[in-house]
Amino acid sequence: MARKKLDLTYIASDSKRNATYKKRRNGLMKKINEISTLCGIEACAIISTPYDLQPEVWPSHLGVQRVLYKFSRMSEMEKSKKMFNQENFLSQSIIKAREQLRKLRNENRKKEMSLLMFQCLSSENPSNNVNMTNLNDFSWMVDLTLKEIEQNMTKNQPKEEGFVPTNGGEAMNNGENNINAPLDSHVQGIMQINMDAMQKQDLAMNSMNGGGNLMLPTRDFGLSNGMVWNEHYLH
Amino acid sequence: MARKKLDLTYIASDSKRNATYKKRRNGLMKKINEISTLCGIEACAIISTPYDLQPEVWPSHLGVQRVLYKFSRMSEMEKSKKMFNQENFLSQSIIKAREQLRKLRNENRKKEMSLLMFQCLSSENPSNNVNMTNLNDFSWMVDLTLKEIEQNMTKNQPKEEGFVPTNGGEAMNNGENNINAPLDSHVQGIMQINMDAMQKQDLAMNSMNGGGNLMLPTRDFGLSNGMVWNEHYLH
DNA sequence: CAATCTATTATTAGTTA
DNA sequence: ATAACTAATAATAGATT
Repeated sequence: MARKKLDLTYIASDSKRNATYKKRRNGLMKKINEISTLCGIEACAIISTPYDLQPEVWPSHLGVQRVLYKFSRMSEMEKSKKMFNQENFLSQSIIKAREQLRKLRNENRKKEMSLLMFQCLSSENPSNNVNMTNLNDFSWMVDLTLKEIEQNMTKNQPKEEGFVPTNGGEAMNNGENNINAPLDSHVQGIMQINMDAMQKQDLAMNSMNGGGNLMLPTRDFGLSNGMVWNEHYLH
Repeated sequence: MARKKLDLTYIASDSKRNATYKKRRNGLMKKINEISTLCGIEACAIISTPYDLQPEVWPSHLGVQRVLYKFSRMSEMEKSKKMFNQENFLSQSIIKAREQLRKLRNENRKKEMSLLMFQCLSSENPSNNVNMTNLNDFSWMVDLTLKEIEQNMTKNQPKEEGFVPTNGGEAMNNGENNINAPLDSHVQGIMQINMDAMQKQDLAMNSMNGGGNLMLPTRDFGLSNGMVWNEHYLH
């Protein structure tokens, strides 16, 4: 956006492309922070370079996972909708697979979270917690777990919506299967907590360095490292 | 970025916040497109408003899933690395949980993919494939599966990497725990069937309109008609 | 509320150190 | 290659329609 009028094509030169990448990545991350604060929403970005399997994520790794959790719920929802509309076209085995998938995913998520908690708690050296960049992520996990426990204790008769699972309804009883339900208090609580926490943090950080372009310590994805799976990139 | 010097705080007014949100979202999406083209990388963004469970994603839903796939692999890798470094600090139960997690996640991914394939193939009405926005995404899945199948056929002695599980090696023996392990025959079967059909479709579609970046009829995430799911945003 | 239209700030390509 | 600088383009807040 300077000097020349920017031709929007792939930059052939390695060094130039790399420089542009870093500059623009910074700009992008800043923009994401800005839209989050200004509009009170959660946003994340993931950039994957061909030089490394590991994409660069923003905000923290866990911040992305938090947004991703919602994304995965969206996938579920759209799958359900589609599934419902096309019921006639789908074989029984697909329906079964879907239920299984949902069940597994649910278990998965729980296991991931408790594992992550374990890892964080069991690491003596703070530098091992490179991904724990944001304490809010941690509190989010804790909150979520607490809410789940609460929910579990107070909910005796979850109302049923949607289709009836064929595996005896086990998946339905935990309340995760009900996709079209209004925001349950569980999720609502999480969101509210996050918003408050994020705004606080934002405030704190803004006052720390004038609201500028602050960068967390992050690995550099430049030319120097990576090259794992796509070594023909540009060579 | 105009008139006033931009105070980076939450915009209280509903209408102003909404306007800002849309403008900046457009800017963000443009930036993401630009960095992708200029630097030859894949990038995605997810924005989730508190008003709806469903976040807004960019580029297509599946484009995000593709980037996410790498992200999930990153999680695997970092967890493994961390686990290895901290072995002394970790209890046996955590190690077991990790293995279980990996197993479930692996199954999960396979099921998700074949389910997605099924859904795509079984929908008669193209408008039901709202998420199939980009055929490139589709072919990516196909490529990925093909590679896995090839790998499975040529690899007879998968080398073992990482640590040895402590639960008697059961998880390792079924091949689920080894990230590089071949797919099991069950899933292979499903996938192979789907692949054939998909390749046919791919071919047909490519010949239909020049093999370029062809778009299926799709929901537009842009300003003019998007917002399908969050029309009550800010109201 | 949605589009247009500026004036102004923000971003950044190219350059230099 | 990393950082700072700067001129030039790009994004956009606020106003208008």
